[in-house]
Amino acid sequence: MPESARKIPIHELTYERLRDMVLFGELEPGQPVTIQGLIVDLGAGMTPVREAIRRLCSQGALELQGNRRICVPKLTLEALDQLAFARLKIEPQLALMACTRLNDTSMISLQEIDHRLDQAIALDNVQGYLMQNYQFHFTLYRAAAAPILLDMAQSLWLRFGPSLRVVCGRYGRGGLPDRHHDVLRAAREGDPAVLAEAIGADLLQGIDQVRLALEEPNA
Amino acid sequence: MPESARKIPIHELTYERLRDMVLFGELEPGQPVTIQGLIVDLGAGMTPVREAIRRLCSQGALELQGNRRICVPKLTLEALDQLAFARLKIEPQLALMACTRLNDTSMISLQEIDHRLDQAIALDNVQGYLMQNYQFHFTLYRAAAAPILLDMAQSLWLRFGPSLRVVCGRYGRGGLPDRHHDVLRAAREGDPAVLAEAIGADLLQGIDQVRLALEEPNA
DNA sequence: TTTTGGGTAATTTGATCATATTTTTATCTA
DNA sequence: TAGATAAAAATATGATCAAATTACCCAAAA
Repeated sequence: MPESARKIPIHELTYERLRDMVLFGELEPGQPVTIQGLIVDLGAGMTPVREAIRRLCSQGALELQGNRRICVPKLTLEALDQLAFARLKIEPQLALMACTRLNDTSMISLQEIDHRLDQAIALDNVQGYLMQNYQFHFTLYRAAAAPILLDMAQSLWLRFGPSLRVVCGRYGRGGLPDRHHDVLRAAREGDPAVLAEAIGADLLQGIDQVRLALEEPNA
Repeated sequence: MPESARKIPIHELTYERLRDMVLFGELEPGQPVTIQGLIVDLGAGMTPVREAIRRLCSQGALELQGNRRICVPKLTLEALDQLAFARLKIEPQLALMACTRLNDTSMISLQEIDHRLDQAIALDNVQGYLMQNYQFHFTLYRAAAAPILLDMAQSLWLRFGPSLRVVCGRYGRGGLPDRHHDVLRAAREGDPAVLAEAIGADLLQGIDQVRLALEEPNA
């Protein structure tokens, strides 16, 4: 048993498990989340599960329904507008700050992630696409060394995740231009403003896809 | 015993108590926060206290120090820059959205709060000033009916609160122009852009005060 | 007879606490 | 200074209580 893993408390592991379930679309919007259920599913005790849920609620990843019940929030058009506004302010700024700090190691990481992302698209692997897309953005954002803005971006993605999964599953994502290559090019050339612009364009593409889905009557 | 209060769970009350302690400067930056201590101080059980702490940690109001110890984070200059950026993007937008939704009731509330705020300043009541200042901003922001942006603003204030208290206590806040009157005037006239601008100016004033204090050597 | 409505019982789920275990910090001795 | 020991604090479990939902039954109306 590895020395490092032994130190991480269960409530932390439980949080990460549950967060990834929200982030990568294992939980659908509107789906109820029960403490008892998670105790069984994740094999954890009551306290760690409760703490993980509290953290995710305060990040907007889960929602308290007044009746003490918890569910994955459904994205409304109003919520989407707020998310779009905030993401387009915060995430390009993270990219801008990251630009001058990107070293060879992180550039290679980004390219590897982008490669795996293309593979996932080719194989129609929605889960893989979501995971690599997340890694791509946050590997870039982490380079900005701006933990507060990073936290905000994390919370925004948690609110966005479940709906993105539904959209991808419904429409696939063929025929759309790949903005990540623009992002990589700007990163290589080291132009912060262009990089920020490219990230903004990428975000907008995803946001518009979700908006399209939400505006349909058969939601 | 009132019927309504009976339903609020202890972990929620504990969260609100602790949040206000952070928000209104009862806890100093760097001050350690222990679970056992809060159990004694707040007279609550262990589980509610732990849940409240987890929530506040994920909002940036408290900080885990790796050693499983928790403290009120100290604001660094880098953190302040991130906070300044985010606040100046989010909060003027909330004001802008609120502007067209302000009704007579909320306008009266704002004026009453502003009056109490002036009283607190006149009496050199720092705690009262912080509370009324918070109420002023968030009474306005709540009118925007934008819960996601409101959550973000809440988290930003939680990160800002403890340091603002220290600054106010150290320097007082005399001689500075009162931006709230500009805010109220813009709100009365119903001009969203002007209101957003006024809020931005108010924020900047507070941010600059904190920056001044942080740049001093005797921090 | 079938369906609808109301109300009670059973079950599920959440909230809280008391307790045991583990980890970290502080103290003491060599 | 180093290592061992004691104290304090955090982590995690399970039990218990309270609240909410669901299931179910019976009666009344169509």
